[in-house]
Amino acid sequence: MAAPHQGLWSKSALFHRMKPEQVGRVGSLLRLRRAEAGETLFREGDDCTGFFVVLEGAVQLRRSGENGRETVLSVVGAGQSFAEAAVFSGGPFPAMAQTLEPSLLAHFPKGAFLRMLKEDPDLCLGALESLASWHHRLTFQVQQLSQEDGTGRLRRWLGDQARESRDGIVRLRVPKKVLAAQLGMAPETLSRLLRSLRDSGEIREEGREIRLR
Amino acid sequence: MAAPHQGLWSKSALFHRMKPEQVGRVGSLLRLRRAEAGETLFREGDDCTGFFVVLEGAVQLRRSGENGRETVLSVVGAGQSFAEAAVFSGGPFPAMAQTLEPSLLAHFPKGAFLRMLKEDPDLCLGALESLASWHHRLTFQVQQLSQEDGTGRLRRWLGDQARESRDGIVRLRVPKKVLAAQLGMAPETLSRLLRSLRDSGEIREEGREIRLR
DNA sequence: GGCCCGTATTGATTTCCATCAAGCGCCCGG
DNA sequence: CCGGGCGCTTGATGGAAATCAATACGGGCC
Repeated sequence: MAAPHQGLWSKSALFHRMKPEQVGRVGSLLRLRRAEAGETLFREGDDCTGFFVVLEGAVQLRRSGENGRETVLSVVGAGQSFAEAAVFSGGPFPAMAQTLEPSLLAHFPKGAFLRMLKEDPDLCLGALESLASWHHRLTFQVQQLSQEDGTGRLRRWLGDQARESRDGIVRLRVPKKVLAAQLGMAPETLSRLLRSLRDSGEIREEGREIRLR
Repeated sequence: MAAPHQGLWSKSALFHRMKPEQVGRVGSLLRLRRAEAGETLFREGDDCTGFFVVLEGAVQLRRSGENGRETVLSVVGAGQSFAEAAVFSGGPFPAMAQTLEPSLLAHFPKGAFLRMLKEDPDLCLGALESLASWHHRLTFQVQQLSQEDGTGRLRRWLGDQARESRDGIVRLRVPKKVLAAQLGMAPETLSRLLRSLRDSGEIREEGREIRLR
């Protein structure tokens, strides 16, 4: 089978250490899936069918508590994988995944992937690295939620984004309500915090772009 | 080499799938370490020397922000492992570890363990499972912190503990200030929340034991 | 263009929680 | 036996953010 978009998924943490020949074998497992904005890939509690790598677009991982409120655990973009943990834990998906934009995804089916994993220690190490990186992000998020206030979390998020975009301009890829959920606050609060940063001159908003100094 | 306490560490998520012969080989890597209460095993930023399994006692994993405040990421007890993620990520320890009680630990040195990992797919799968379980716990914690208030978090913690102890009685193994930090609140708040649960008859405190209904 | 619906903002109010401050019980060491 | 430190509790206060409610904005669609 041809391996379209291989350049993209093969650079994700899971695969980036692998030799071309191994990449080829893994690539034969993958199935491409195109999804429009707002499409649900799987729900909390669904049987785990495998994991995904985002090739284009963005996906939102959400979990809802019994009170009905929802938390955005993460927004994953191009080159990142998600739901690996569900594959290795053996349980069902622990959260729901929904596209935020029209997206292109690589889906690696669970059974075949696990079988290949047993044969290929490099692949294993890649998977471990990928999970370890999730671990990093999550512990960081826990720390932030419990010891930084809303302004602090927003500031840090802006800083991180700006550093990634490399030109000091943050482009909002998601509705603000989603960002609010991701930062663990109500949408109204986000609105107010942005306003106060604007008033103090820390940022400058232009449509869906935020310029900071 | 003899393998003291093998019964204990070999049941942790990392190793529980392994065959006796494999357990034996891994066991030859391990070094036992005894620590008294309050001893620091490693600090945030230290070079990662390997990971640990708690055989007896309890260990607290903390991280401090630049503001000096500290978050307790987790309290790990007998049979649980910690710092695996640091081993696989290749970076330094991302948090500090300190014993809460006199403890006995099994330490698996990083280099040797990684080498063995490459040879042994089962061990790999165990490691993946272990990380996936951390992933679970952490996402759960994130969700809780962002959508449940203090009372909710305390109630859930009590419920979880009671379910584990199997007799509806929760025995506090750590100072209340540590528990507070773990739940992401000030010690004073924990005190007040416990009081209000006591007043409403939900719980009954007797020294370091809490009985709930 | 005008309508409509979902998103975003702003305001008023309330709730929750951190903080500051003081007092209490307890254990350990002198 | 007494003093001091530490852990825990309680009170008072301020501030941050959730909630409720109303309105403004904006983009798609007819």
